[in-house]
Amino acid sequence: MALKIYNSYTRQKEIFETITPGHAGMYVCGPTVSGESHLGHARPYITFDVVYRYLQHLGYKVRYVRNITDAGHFEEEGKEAEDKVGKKALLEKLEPMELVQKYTNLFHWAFKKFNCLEPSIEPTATGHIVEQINMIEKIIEEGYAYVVNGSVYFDVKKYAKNHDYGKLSGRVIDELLSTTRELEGQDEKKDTADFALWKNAAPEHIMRWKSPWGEGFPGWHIECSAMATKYLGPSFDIHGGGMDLLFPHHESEIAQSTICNHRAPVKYWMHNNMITINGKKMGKSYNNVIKLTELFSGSHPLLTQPFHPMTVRFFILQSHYRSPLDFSNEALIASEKAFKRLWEAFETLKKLEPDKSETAKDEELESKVVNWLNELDEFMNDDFSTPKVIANLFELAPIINSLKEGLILPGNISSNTLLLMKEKFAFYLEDILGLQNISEADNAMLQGIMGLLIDIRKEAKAKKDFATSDKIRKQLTEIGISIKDEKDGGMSWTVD
RNA sequence: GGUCCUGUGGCCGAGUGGCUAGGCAAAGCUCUGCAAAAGCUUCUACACCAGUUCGAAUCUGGUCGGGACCUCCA
Repeated sequence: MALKIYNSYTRQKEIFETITPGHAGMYVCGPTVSGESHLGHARPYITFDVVYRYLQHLGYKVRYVRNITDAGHFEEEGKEAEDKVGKKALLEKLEPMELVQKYTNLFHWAFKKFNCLEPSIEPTATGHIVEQINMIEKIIEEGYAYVVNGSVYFDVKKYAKNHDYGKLSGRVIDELLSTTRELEGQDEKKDTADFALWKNAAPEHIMRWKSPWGEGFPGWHIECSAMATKYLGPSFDIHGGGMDLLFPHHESEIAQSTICNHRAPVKYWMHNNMITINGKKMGKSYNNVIKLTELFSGSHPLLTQPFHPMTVRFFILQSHYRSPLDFSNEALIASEKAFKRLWEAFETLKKLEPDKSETAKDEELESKVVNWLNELDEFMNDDFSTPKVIANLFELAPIINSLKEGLILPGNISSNTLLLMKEKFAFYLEDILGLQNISEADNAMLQGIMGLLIDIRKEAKAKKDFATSDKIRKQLTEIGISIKDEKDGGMSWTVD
């Protein structure tokens, strides 16, 4: 059973076969570190973290490249050319690189909390100015770019004559070329559809580099082409990013790289859908951003409580990456409860002892369980259907709890199946979905204290001193620890 | 305006033409000193209108609504 990936370029699911057997190259558009990461950023990096994990599981040696855009893009239409990073730095009276460092650190901090694996290479745009300039020179040599007043533009019209510009994003080239909009700063371009490879820097522009065309800074699209080519080669397997990047960013990347390397750069294009908030895309320009720090601390008007990064990760994986996902405080609370329940079932499962029965006494149950377990692989192979994986794990939760409670007898499921269940549950939950326990109970001192309190409470209960046992339970509940009486007279506790 | 996507039960969210997705919430029951948890059960929806089909949430056309991109964006 082979992995199938939905390829945005062909708009269909395709069997995944890497260019180099045994190896997979994946490039994902990283953050622009001119501001704090927000909930919207969580989706692509969690999505592609799961892709990365799963490809490794399939046995590929994966090189995962995710850039940091620290050079700042320019805003070219309707505004003066100005570097976003440079502008904000002036406002905050910080060095541009200081600002970039600050937000890079914050980004790393947040995604460590999300339990995202670190990419193999995390190149910065400013660290690859030379590569970008080289690439631009190559494109000029090939005759697909022109220089105007110290800026360099890609000639889309010429490219479109013998290439399929617009295929990825579904644009019609004639319409792009015949755009009637008259915007400032367009006069340098031969055509409105052309895009900048290099921009001449205005005097107030802080971030600037010397180039064959004068002092300036790179265009937005060229960094990804340059770095992907450098670390993954002229053709690589997967390029990922948000759907909002389809046009013009990825379309332009294809054009640049194709001219430069004489071949299509990417075999499988993957795009995650957006997170919406009240039906609107979350983004700086919409003024509806929930920063990750606000999400984790609960300090945002839309939130009634803090949310653990794992709750957010779980929430995101409960929907398919290509579907839009609407955020709400209520939806996150639902995910938090669901996740806690699932994780408790997992903890319970780990403690279950396999029965000696080699054959199951309840064949119907046995086959249902085996089927649910086997489907997990199918679901992942079907374009990473994490919601279905999670749904099947939830199917297993009542089975696990019933085994623990004795509502299902141990022998009803064969020992092999129970072992398989333990193995798959841990594998999918932890290794593939990348989820972690969110309980804060893993503290030796707390465990010691709780052990003592539980002993006292057990003694009280044995003496039918319910006043004492209830007092212990009640007061612990008030400070956020809940005690549950088990069927066999034991007690368990959890930190809320 | 152009291109594309989308509309599922109280809420979130899967759905490959025929078989209960799943979660949260709610209700009832079981268990329990009480509670919590857990288990069982119930709530069976696919914007609207036509069409194709033995059969459509799933395909086609139309209507209405929502969204994305076309400008920085995950």
